[in-house]
Amino acid sequence: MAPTPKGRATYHHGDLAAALVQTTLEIIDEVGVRGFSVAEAARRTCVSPGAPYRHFADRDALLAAAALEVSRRLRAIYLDSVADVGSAQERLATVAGTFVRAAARYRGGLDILFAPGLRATHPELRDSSREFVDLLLPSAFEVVAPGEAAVTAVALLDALHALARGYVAQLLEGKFGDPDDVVEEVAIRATRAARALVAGYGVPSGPVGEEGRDR
Amino acid sequence: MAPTPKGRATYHHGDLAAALVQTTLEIIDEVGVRGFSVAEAARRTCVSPGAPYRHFADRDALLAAAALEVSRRLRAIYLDSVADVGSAQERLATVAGTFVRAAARYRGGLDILFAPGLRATHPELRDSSREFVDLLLPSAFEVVAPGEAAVTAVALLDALHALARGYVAQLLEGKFGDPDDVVEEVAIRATRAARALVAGYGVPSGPVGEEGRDR
DNA sequence: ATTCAATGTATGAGCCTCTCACATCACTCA
DNA sequence: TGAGTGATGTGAGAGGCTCATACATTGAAT
Repeated sequence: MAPTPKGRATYHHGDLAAALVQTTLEIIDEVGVRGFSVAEAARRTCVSPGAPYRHFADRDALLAAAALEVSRRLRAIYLDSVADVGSAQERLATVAGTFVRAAARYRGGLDILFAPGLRATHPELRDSSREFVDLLLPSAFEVVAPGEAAVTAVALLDALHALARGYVAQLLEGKFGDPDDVVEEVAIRATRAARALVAGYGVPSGPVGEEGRDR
Repeated sequence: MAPTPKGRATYHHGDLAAALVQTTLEIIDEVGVRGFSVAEAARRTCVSPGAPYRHFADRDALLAAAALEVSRRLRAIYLDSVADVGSAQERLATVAGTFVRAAARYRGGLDILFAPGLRATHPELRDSSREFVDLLLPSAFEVVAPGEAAVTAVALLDALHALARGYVAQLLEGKFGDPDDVVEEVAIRATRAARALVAGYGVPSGPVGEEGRDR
């Protein structure tokens, strides 16, 4: 009964919760969500199999925390990508492409962010998506016809969200070939589709200016 | 010693494979993919825990078979829903709404049909989606600008697919509230978004005729 | 009738999740 | 300064699951 922590200097880890989240993301990148196990995460963090349960109620809670971290990183990427985009139309269209490119980089990360079971049971994941909506809403209002109610702007964002997620899903499951090879092409296609969507929600009579379809 | 099959008349089941697929769908409807286990499926089918492995290589293979069954049922629904839709534009837009409504009915079924891990490893699932593409391609060709290459028609279908899947994901994870309560509304919104998408891909100069946005 | 391939059973190894009693340590407050 | 205390980690283990292997049963073909 000499619980000498091996592979570590101190008995206490310091910040096990954060370390576990990080390790979880690494594991998922390697073997996917299905291959992930709390036991393996504990092993890699040089901690006993029971330790993670001090910080996370169950396997799903750890996965949700990791997903939240992914969401945080995504927002940083998003803010970066739209920094110098002038028109609201193009800003909305750009997000779709950015999202696809981010998906290629974070792969497994998005797998958990969008895992059906997780999102249904962990509301904080949906809340994190809602923050994106807040960031984009002003652009959506600019685009939508002046007479239309606010709901239309929100509906447009939902549609864009749906579109982007759908593309990401298809990309990650390899529908278009090896994800790494086709990211850029898919991103461009997503952007174009988003442009079409945005154009469809804006009034043709308004001072839109951009043609809204090809390239 | 005495392998007397209990709960069954004969030692052999008759059509265990099909029964397992059916049971799998039921279990998933009740407790979701995450709650599903081969052992439970065997139990409900009154068969030993090892029996399923005579018919399916592993857990995922059984899930994939169940997903394929879902895909088959979906196609039936689809064919039904577009039977009396006249214009190609509306046919394409209708599919999106149909898909959303079907999602509400088959819930868990769609969870496996679109489970990231499964689709990545079981190509037959992607093939089954491709059949839908074949069914819709003619309509897509009608809609797309005459000068555009065939790729554009395919791209439009990919975009529609992405859009519909994205809406379904959001619906099933409860983003809009209890799925049962909001199906119809979401279906309408998906249809509208699809209409916008279709309009964006078609030439404004063509003999399209339909306005392509609000209701 | 006999044999064979297919299908089901029994058993078990190995892994995982999650729990519980106990060990250890950082921190607070007298 | 020096207990006391709560948070964090350990070890052991119960219960469940996946999947492999050896054996039993049975319908069909020879």
